[in-house]
Amino acid sequence: MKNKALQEQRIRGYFIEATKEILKSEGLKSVSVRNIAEKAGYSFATLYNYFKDAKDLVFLCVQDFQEECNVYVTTRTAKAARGEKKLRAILLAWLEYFVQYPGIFELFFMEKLSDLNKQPDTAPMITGFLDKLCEGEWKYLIAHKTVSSAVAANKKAALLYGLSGLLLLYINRQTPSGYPAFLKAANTFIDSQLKEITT
Amino acid sequence: MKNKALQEQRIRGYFIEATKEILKSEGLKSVSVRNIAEKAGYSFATLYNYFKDAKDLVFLCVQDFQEECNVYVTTRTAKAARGEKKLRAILLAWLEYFVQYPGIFELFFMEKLSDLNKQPDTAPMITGFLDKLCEGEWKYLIAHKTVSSAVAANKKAALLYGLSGLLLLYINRQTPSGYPAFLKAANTFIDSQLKEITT
DNA sequence: TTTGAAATTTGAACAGTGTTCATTATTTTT
DNA sequence: AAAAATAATGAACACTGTTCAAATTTCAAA
Repeated sequence: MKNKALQEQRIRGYFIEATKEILKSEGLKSVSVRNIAEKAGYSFATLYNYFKDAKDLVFLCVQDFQEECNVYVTTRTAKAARGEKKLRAILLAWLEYFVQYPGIFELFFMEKLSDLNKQPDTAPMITGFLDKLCEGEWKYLIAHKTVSSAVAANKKAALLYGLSGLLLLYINRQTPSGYPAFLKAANTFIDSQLKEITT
Repeated sequence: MKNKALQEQRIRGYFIEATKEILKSEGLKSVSVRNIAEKAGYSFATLYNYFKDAKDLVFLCVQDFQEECNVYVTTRTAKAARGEKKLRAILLAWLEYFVQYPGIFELFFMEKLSDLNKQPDTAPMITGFLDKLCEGEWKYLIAHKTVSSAVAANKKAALLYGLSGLLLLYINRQTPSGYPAFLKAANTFIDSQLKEITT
């Protein structure tokens, strides 16, 4: 009887959906066992029948948000010219997504991982996500001899560090202050990292 | 009668010292009103006679930790040759300090600021701190015409973003995994940012 | 359909948080 | 020494997470 498994998966889905809603609207601070359960339509105690704890649940949202971000970025960069132009567009769209949903940035980069975390190793999934989004363009640039793969590796890392840090400071420390200043800083940083690539 | 003010300042100091101890050893997660008060030798309720709340208290530690970090960096970079060499040493020592005290990194970069925060604007104090540490060397490099002040401004920002992001990923997401890999990543990033400066 | 066992859902209970405030204790002034 | 001002405190309340025995529901067998 697979009905059992199906129903169980559905209920898990209700909890995950509730958690995602809270994360996107109120942010991580409002994620509580009782909060999630109420939105899911169950008692808080029921959550423990399906998940180890709320932290477990929260990290199960990462995949869904990455897919959402992937769609966000892909649709917004579809018409950009391949190569450097599109790479820049992807980076900016990635930033935009987290500025729009700071709670998701919190989850991805700030929430402490539980000691023995999920089966799909969450940390590499998160840190590798930007690379995955940019993968195609880097391959394109390397194939067209615009950059060597060694230089590309360095630039990938520099962009990940720099843009994560920029988001961290903007979201948590209001630096730069105001979205226009943030965008300017982002563009300046990306310019400086990609300047040797400009054909 | 200024005895009153002196004694009051002393008691505030006990609370601040207790908070600093907890932050350095157990980290932000262990900072609680009752925890701090016990270490300070007072009841938890007394804390509210001297501070708005524990968050207030926690951000009052920032200045002290910055001074400590300043000493840490200064002593470790005293004998470096002025200019690019010393700049690199400062950046690495700054990273080292936060790797050694991840709880302080948490406080500086991850803890949410209370809505109406301190009189000394905490956010700019934190985001401007690395620049302050490097100020002398950038001035030196600019004076010796190694870089223009415009380029220097860009590089300062890029280093702040990149190194903050690197720390964030290393401390929270084990990426890179292991201190040697972290150091390698840090050096590679710094190299790429300073490469045009090398004389 | 009724019964009974297995599975699921649940709220009570406990130990932790932060915060307020009336009561107690101390210090200072008279 | 008595009175007034000041400071310290614990009880109380509303939240957290978590466990577990009890209540409820499900469902196959009679």
